[in-house]
Amino acid sequence: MFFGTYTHNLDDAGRLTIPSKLRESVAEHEHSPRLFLTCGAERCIVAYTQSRVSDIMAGMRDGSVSRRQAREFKRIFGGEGAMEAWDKQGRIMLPDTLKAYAGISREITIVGAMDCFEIWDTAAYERHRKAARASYDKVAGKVIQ
Amino acid sequence: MFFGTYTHNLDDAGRLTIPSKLRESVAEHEHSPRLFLTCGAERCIVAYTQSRVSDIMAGMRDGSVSRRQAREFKRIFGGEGAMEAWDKQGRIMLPDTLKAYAGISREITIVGAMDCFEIWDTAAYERHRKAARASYDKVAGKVIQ
DNA sequence: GTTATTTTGGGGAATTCTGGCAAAATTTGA
DNA sequence: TCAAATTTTGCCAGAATTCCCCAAAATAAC
Repeated sequence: MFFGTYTHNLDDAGRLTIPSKLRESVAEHEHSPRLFLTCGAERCIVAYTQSRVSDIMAGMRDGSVSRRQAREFKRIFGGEGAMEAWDKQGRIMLPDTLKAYAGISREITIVGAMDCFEIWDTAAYERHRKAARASYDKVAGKVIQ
Repeated sequence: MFFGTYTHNLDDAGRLTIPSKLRESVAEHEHSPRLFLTCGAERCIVAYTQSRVSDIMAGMRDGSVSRRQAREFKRIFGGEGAMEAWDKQGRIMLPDTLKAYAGISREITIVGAMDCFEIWDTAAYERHRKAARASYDKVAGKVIQ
């Protein structure tokens, strides 16, 4: 599980240090720790563990989407995505396409969201968060009895 | 189950000693005792056990909230949150974002609230309690036959 | 084949985090 | 009421993290 919000900077080569706590969370459950990065729903980059990706692929076969839809999904999910291992200093390269999609330049906010974590441009996340925070209590009321 | 009200102070590194009775309550049911801290409804920090968090996550899949709402919920719940184990002296770190949200500086009031406990700024809790006490009897009349 | 340019790896400083000792305070029991 | 046990807290030192910078290696361009 992934928790917490972290602000980091890209170095001048465009690398991002993954927060050590998130690396630990991945390493806890994965034999050879890797991250799958792809495009997220609200203009951010999502990072999944390998096993989460397997689950997503398996879940697609439950009949909720057509074969055609599944093919299209896999093209974007896989095509825009990248499976990356971090180096000895805990850094990964963010693919340029994903950086452009998420509007990332240098200042990054990393958000733990339970089953995945998200990589945002800091300014974009602050705007988003302000709006999302307003409706949080209402949703929380439904989810937490 | 969590009961009682306790007043503690943060140390200069921002750590809080969890009252020993509450630690016992967690340890009673959890194999490796940890607390999940996140933002509560009335400007306080809530602490849940791991198993309570699992239940909340599972409950989210019952269709009462949309996928979009679920994502936004996980961003705030997880992103503002932290899963912490206490150290040998029974202390945990309170994330800065949560301290700011709850208006916490140094003096803390910890309130056992059955399925969770809450961490308040002492002054804020005293104000809140005074107001909430007034409506207690009315609600209690409905709840307790 | 040589020169630019990009990619990869790592050293080391500043800062933050973590762990533990021991004093103070509180609770418990006699 | 007093002593013993437990809990809380202030303080300090060692460890870890991140980030900036530079060097080596690989790749591309001329």
